[in-house]
Amino acid sequence: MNTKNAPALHELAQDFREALRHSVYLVRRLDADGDLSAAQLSTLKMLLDDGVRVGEIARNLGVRVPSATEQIIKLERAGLARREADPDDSRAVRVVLTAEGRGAVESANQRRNAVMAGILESLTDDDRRALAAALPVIEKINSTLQN
Amino acid sequence: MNTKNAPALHELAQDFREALRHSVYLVRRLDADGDLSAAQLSTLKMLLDDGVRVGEIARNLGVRVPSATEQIIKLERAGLARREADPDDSRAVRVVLTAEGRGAVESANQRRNAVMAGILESLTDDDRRALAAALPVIEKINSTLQN
DNA sequence: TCCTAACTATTAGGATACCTAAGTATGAAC
DNA sequence: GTTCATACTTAGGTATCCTAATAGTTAGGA
Repeated sequence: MNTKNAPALHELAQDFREALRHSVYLVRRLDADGDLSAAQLSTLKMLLDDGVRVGEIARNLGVRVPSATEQIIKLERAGLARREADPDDSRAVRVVLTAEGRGAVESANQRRNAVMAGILESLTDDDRRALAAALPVIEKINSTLQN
Repeated sequence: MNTKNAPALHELAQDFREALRHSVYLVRRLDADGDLSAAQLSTLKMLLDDGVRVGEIARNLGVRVPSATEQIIKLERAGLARREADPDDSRAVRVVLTAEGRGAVESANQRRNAVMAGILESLTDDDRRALAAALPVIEKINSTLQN
């Protein structure tokens, strides 16, 4: 892999920023599709680990607690999630998926993945390899921001 | 580079989608900083080529024309852009940057790049190479969506 | 020529998702 | 047991996007 010099930091930063900015359109395309908004799907996905606190959800999504509450209330009204008392701490609320919510995550994921797969179809094998190699790096970057 | 098999399309699609979804937080971090919102900076950047039509801006940003108009009006009120009659077509409007607008793009870019560089600082050389190799692929993907 | 259809942009009205600030209830520390 | 911190909700406001309706301009065919 060490066949090229590592790129200069400030250039890489600028190019990566551009790429992310341009990807806004791609993300919109993926989310335009379904019956579940991007924010709601993200929130639902947090619940795949059962019994998550509101504050935890907010922190993982990178939003403030009231925004998380708002989404959860919507999901609850849609019958996709349920709020339960935390047995250990009466201040806290544990949010769980309903069966319907689990199905909604599943199908929304599949639909979006299909759209993305259609978009990536035209990539060459080299392109795919290059993209796949970068994804763990991007996840590494993102994971450093989680606090 | 051909040392691994190319990843399966549907897995790559899913992983890339995850990576983009997780990057929302990173993008928010970059944009939280400045005095110029993400939407406004994106719109301003479109104007670096002088005399761009409203419809062209909208198309390039991947939004509808009224949304572009809205941003342009804000930028105009802030003294960063100016709308001018198109000499060739009286229906059309050409939007141009003011000197102040040009400065604003410059400084907003620099600030965001500095934040991003700080975040990327901890990457290894291999990480940087992998990321840099994927950026043209991502741009290729994005460019296929521009219509 | 003139009429119609297509195009360009704006205005109006509404939805979503985020924010801060303030309020309620519970827990923990002394 | 008072006080401070924590967990969540409620209230109010802002930014960005959308669709539908409107006004003005251009272009093409009868």
